[in-house]
Amino acid sequence: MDNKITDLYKALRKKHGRPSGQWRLWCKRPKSTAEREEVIIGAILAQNTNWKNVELSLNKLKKAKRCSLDEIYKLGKRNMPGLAELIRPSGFYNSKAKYLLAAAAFFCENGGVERIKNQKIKKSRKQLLELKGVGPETADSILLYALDKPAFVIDEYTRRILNYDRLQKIFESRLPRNYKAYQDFHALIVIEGKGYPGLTNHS
DNA sequence: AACCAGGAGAGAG
DNA sequence: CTCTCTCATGGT
Repeated sequence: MDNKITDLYKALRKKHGRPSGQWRLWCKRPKSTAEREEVIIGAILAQNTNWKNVELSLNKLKKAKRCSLDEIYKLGKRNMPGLAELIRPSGFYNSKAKYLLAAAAFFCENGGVERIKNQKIKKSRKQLLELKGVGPETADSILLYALDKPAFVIDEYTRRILNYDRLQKIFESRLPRNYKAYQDFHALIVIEGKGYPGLTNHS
């Protein structure tokens, strides 16, 4: 294994210990079928949305006894606005209601979560990516956390933390090791990126 | 009270 | 293929 990645893992583990809070369910082993389904639902609701709002939606689904793929499938087919209303707190509720229904339909019409869990990861990943509303990150989140398959999730955080190291190396290897040069250069990059008030055309 | 959280689809070029 | 826009909420 790459030592850089291993070092990062060790450093993060030392700093944070074991994952807690919202991760309690996602990292739980083994999981019940109901728990796997909740993870799938959460993965879709979490798209471009903070976790607190996802929990609000999850709680509404539970209170309405709809926090399962089977219930979502049944409700979504006959009453989409009703499903959308339940997941309102996590935003983009009309889109996500469709996405949720598509995912629920896939699992329900193909023998359920446990059945899908038993097939090869490659096949499942392909099928998940064909679903409307499931892109690479959501597909891999479902594979990893709902189906316990070894699909590493590359999200914005992962990208940010790895790119930082890589880019820092590039800059420091090509510039004189001099804080003044770093200061000037970095300041210019920020100015370039943000632009000046009046020059940009947003709003 | 504007900003932040931080995926994917659709349509344009 | 890459870019930009759209979808929408709740907490700060």
